[in-house]
Amino acid sequence: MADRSRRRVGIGDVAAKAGVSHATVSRVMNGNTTVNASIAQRVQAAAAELKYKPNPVGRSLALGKTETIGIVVPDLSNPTFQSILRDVSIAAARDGYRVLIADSSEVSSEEAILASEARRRCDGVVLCAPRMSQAELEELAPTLHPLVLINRTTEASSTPSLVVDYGHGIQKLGAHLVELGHRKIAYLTGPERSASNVQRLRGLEKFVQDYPEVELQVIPGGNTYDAGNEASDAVASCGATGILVFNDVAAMGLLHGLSERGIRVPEDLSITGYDDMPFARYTMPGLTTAAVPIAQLGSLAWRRMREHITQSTAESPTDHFEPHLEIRGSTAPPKA
Amino acid sequence: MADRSRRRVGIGDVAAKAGVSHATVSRVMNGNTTVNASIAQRVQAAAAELKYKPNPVGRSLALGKTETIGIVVPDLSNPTFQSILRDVSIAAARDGYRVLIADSSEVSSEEAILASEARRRCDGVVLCAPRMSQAELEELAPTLHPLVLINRTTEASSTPSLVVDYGHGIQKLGAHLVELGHRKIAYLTGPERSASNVQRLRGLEKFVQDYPEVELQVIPGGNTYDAGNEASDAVASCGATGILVFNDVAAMGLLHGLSERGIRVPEDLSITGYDDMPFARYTMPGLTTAAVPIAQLGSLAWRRMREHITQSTAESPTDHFEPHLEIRGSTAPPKA
DNA sequence: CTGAAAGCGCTAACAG
DNA sequence: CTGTTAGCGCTTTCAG
Repeated sequence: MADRSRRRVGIGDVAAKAGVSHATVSRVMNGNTTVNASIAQRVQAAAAELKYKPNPVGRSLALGKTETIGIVVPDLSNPTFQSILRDVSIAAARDGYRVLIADSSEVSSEEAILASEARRRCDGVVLCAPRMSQAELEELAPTLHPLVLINRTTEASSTPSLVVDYGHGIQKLGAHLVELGHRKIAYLTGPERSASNVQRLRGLEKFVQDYPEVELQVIPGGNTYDAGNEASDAVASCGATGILVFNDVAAMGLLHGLSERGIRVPEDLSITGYDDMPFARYTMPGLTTAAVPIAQLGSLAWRRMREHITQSTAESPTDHFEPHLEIRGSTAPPKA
Repeated sequence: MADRSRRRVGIGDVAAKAGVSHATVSRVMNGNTTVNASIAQRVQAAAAELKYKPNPVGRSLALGKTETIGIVVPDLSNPTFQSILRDVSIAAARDGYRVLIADSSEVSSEEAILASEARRRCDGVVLCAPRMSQAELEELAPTLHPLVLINRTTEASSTPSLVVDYGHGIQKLGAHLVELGHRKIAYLTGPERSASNVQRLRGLEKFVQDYPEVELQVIPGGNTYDAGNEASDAVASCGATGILVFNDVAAMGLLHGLSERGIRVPEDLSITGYDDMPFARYTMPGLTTAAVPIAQLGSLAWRRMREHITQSTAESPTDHFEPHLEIRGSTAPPKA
């Protein structure tokens, strides 16, 4: 029943056609040079004619490797993870590896399951900013090897980690405001329990130590446009001249809200964002922000993964990524 | 050498521990009810104790299926494809399937290779807006079965397709401007050779037939913020009162450029975008645009794929997706 | 240098 | 109901 074209050609078919054994075909397909040139050619010809390609599943079973890595992210609609996924994917592709994705939809209890599942069908897994507790992570990590962690670290030093230094980035933004002459500064927070919000707060503690002349206040906010927008009144009345906002999206909401209230940026108030999203440069005014070098992050994640796949003796450093300032129109000296 | 913990537990280990054969363990793991309850329990216990999970590669080889689908996209940094990827991925995950990604980096000659490669390790592939010629597509499609096409169709009707009706969307935007009272309208084009630009132009042909009173002109543009921005002068001096822009990003660039020239939107000029990107609602003013129902697209793509994986007799309809108007502040009646 | 045979880990007929 | 056996498609010793 039309199964003719459906049956896929296997190594046996080309072996038969070339009049050699399975083994020889296998050797030729793998570039084993110990095969007699004329035989090799005959095999190549047969393979080409039958359009034979080795079945990856059979290969994987025999070799014990799949040339595939898994990547589990908390939310594929988050631009940061999209970007990491993309960069890991193209870096891996350059080495002939494919990427299997798993989205935990921000439910932390799914992470371990997805990661383990992924690990069984892949040669390694990249765990992106897992939400699980440190204890769970410590327990899970060894079972996932080779594993590359992004934005988390483990005690057991066998796992390479790539972490973005969010705290340092916000210190730089604060310092930028100070240099412009600001002394009264406010931080509009992100989600309270968010790890990256906590890192920013830690960075700010350091910041006020470095600049004792600064008066810093903290205003509750969020990570959404609406959260920024709704904080407009609180921000407008807080007395600060420079506002560090959790991220670009919230900063845009704030920008919008301030503009509706007739407060001019940067003349009346300086605003900074965080992340340098694609549209941060296109707000009016353009948003001063801290850019995370995500492209490097993805390709380095793959590099670390490859090191651990190929040589299990590989080093397991923690790589730090330093956000850098992107100064645009939303910051200026305070009104005299 | 430390291989102790590395050796993964196989079906044999649990068979030994439970004092039964491989086959019985397999039956239990697959929920085969013909197994004696007490034996089944013994096996479950042994499996649990050893933390045994069936090896997916072995399973795949035996069953001839991988519970994985491939998706090949032209560019993973394009928000549209990110969104499709995400939605396909979560829909597939609900049925226990995983997604393997391949990014052709917009080089059309890679598409066939990546798709074929993906098809060999997966149970099916979703080909997203392939850039290859129609002839190539017609030749490739049958070899990829089960295949789901997005934004392309094939003659051979065995391939399910999902296409977004870009032409119809721009007709709706045009009609909206006409209803507001605009008669002189301009279309700021996208990339000249882009298929979706061509579809918009076709839609506009129909549009001017439907509204003979409209004077439509076409201005060369692009799909980037800068392209929109650079078209500001051409747009300002073209005499039209309503501008249909290729997409939201270019529309934002145009918005910015017009604002710098003191041209007010929508008082002096009405502007529409296309795509309804996340930030389209947050420009000042909010951008009237056409929204493509992408979430439905991704999950329907998976549904079609599943139908073809499970029953090869499945229907292969072409599903059409109709963009809908998202009316915001950037459009208004023209100046009297 | 090549072929025969064993096995990767699992499922599924087929007997018992 | 359970165990034995034969593969799935490939790689890789091991003889020859």
